[in-house]
Amino acid sequence: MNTLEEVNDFVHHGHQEYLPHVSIDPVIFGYYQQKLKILLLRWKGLDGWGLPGGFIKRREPLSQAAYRILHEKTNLSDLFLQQFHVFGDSPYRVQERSGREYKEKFGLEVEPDNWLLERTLSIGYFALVDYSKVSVTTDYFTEDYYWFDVSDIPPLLFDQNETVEKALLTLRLQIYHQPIGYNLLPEKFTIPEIHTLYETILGKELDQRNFSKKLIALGLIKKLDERRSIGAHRSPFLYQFEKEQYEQALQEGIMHTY
Amino acid sequence: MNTLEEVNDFVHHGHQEYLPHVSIDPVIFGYYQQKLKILLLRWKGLDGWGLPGGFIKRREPLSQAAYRILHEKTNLSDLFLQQFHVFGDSPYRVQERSGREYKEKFGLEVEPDNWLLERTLSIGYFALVDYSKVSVTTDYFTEDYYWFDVSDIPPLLFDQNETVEKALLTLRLQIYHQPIGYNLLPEKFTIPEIHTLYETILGKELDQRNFSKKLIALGLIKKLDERRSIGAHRSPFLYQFEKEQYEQALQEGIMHTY
DNA sequence: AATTATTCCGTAAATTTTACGCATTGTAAA
DNA sequence: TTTACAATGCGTAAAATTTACGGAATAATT
Repeated sequence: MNTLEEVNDFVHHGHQEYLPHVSIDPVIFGYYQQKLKILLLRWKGLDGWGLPGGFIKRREPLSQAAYRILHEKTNLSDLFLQQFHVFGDSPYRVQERSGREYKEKFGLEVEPDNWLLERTLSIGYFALVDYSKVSVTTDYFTEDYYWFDVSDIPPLLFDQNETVEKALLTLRLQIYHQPIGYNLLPEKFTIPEIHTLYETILGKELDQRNFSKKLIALGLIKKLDERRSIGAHRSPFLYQFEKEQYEQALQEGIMHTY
Repeated sequence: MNTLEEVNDFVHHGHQEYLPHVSIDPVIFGYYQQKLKILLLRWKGLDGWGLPGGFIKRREPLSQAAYRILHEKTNLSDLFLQQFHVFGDSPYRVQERSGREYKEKFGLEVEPDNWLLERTLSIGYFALVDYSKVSVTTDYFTEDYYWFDVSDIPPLLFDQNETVEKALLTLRLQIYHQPIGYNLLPEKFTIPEIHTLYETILGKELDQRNFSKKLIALGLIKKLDERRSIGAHRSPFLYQFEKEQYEQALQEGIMHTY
């Protein structure tokens, strides 16, 4: 959706292709320089940051819609994606951003009963992606994008701050029962790297010795015969996820602390 | 909705009052005679059992809609209610039950583009209720109701068997992190009662001595000075939930096994 | 060659979970 | 009335897991 013509078609006829009243709003987590980041888009004219959301096509399975939207924005196909909550306790959140803005910012005439101005429930997804592999695609509505540190999220459009908070909470709870990291780290990683990742996500210190002991005992990672040459000091060994064990743990869950 | 006139109005004008494309489908758990039960309704004419679902009013917060629907069906106001998943991977599930049936069973003419025949996402909720306090309200669409044992659920309409399975799975996972029982048991209960409840939900045996030790150690229940006179044998003491501790555990979660 | 920062192996203490033994109590059967 | 039985309820010991931490080894820097 890059030309004004396409946008105009979307605004006035989008409800024929997409299901109205429901949007998908993904919180995309990436990990970079030992910080947990979230991808946000700046909406043109709205003077605000928001999640890279989208709509469900009328004959498209829900989970497929979520993957499509993620793929459109990040050009990634290998990612962890999970639904976590439906937000719909503020029925008026979209109307408030009235049709006036469409006219002022885009010069578009929008009827008061336009589908985009109606009440919309928001299905929250969270995604874990390899930061280095993401190439963000922007469109007509999108002015800019930026990876924000989770500890430094700006005020977001509508009630999306709540969405981000709940996504983070869900991620932190989930890390106790499911392995996390496959989609946040490069294929080969060092113990200090995955250790810092977990500390970052959980926001607390974890004893490195016990942590690696645990991961190896669970059979989730295996040591390789290579080392990573970091700038100074001793080269740490590289590790890799045991794909099978990892998948199994994703399915069955694990019961433990780190 | 008890008269044909009301039903006719709902079918033809319901989309003015309710949000189309989204339904709320609650899985209502009750506990009776040491069995975990689910409340299902038999839909008139459709020859099938289904969840007691409903729609969201256009200006009604989502969570309020869920409470309203539960209240309408069970006449309960004190219950545990939680959203757990949105189902929408079978886009055609409603269309299949075409408008023909409305005509055959109810004598209603339904246009092919009627809102009730369009694709509908289903927001799954699960509720825990005190079986003995429920009085089921049926309406024009509802022929019968029955509390089914969870181990004996019949084939349900649409893909609601998946909904029930996921609800049960969620309940079983959740019981490890949150106290459960306040809404499933009477106010005062015995150790054997709550013990059997947990065994029933988890579907496995739990050492009674360690189980009660745990609950008391967590400060979740307190012993009363009364006993319950069961038919035979020694009268067991009654216990009660510590409301404050219980609420706190609901908020913060507990990390343990039983 | 000495210094320093970091990796990484191992062990001991503390805590938690699990497994049961058995006295107690109240009803039912003999 | 006595005996038998079934279920409650308390306590303790063994097993397993988690937590804490000492210190050797390594590799770049000075």
